[in-house]
Amino acid sequence: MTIQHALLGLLRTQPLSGYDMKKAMLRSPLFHWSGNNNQIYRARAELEARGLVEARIHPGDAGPIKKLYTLTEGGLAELHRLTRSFPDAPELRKPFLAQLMLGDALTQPEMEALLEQYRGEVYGASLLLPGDAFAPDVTPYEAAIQALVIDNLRQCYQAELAWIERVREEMKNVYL
Amino acid sequence: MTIQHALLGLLRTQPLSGYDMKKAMLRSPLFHWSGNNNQIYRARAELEARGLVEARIHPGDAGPIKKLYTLTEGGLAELHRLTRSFPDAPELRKPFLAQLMLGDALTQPEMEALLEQYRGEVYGASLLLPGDAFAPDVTPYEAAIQALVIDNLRQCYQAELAWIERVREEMKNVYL
DNA sequence: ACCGACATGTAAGCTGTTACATGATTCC
DNA sequence: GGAATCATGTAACAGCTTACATGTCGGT
Repeated sequence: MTIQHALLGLLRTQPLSGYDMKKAMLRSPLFHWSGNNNQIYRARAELEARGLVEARIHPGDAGPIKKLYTLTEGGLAELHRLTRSFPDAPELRKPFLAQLMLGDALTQPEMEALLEQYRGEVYGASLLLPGDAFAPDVTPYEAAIQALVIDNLRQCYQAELAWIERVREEMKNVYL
Repeated sequence: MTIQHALLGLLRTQPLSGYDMKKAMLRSPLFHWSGNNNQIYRARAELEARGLVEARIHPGDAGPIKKLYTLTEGGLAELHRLTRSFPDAPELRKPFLAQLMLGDALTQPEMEALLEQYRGEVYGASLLLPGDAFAPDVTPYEAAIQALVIDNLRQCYQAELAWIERVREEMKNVYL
């Protein structure tokens, strides 16, 4: 899954401008890319050079000059191929685990404070997930996939919050 | 959590050579860094420049020339500070979710094949986790932390495998 | 008139990866 | 003698981030 793959995927359902792609990257928890201009514009340029996307300029419309990109035949074929390509393993980056594991021993109040801060971080992240029916006019297939994907992420955050409670409980025994 | 933070943490309990650090990075699921030389040697050099670690060369011993690094007073203080610093939110990179969500519609056999491949990837990753008591001579505090951290990761993989089964079930209804 | 959102792009620098280069020791 | 592991380092490149630079449009 490269950023180019992600951009092709975004263009599958509707044409987008570079700015739209940037917003989608920033909003969606599905993408780990920062959504900064440089990266998106370079990836977009390369897709264009490979003939996978095409720009249609809309100068006549009200609003600033805007380039709307659409998939070409080649782009659709490439997306088809990528959709069926070998799936990447999930990558779980949990720096807090390393922080606990590699650090020196915390006192009970210090541990309490850290856990509470972490709970806040995780809870905050969970709130950024889109609610259930976030796209109305989709096929049953797409609706099912969307529900399952959101569910996957929601469960991850739920499990993390439950783990924090478990740490609180377990550490009580350690601190006497 | 930077790579420098991680290296300080690794040196808390025992002195290590650069090669040891590299192996630790490669083995442990706690670190998302690749463990390549360039990165570790640069980070190590900077820690040395900041006076947080010290090298003691062991040329007399049998074996190739080896630099063993230890934490200085400053290094210990920095680790103490980092251990209590604001925890980073977990970062969940699950490219497979994007692959499903952004791709075109899969037939049932295609979906089956992808899920089976993904299950293999996830299961493989789960096998790399260390078993329970992987460090014998530790304090009750350290033992508790280690158990909780491993448990966190194990649960993540377990939940992912359960989710895959759920996708299989749910998609049955979609495919009729 | 100003501010925030929309919109496109570039420059500089930092981080990370792959590959290269060298050499010692241990085991077969 | 050859291969695997231990051990340290460098070079070239790819990827990512922060900041800069420019301009439009709509609302207050």
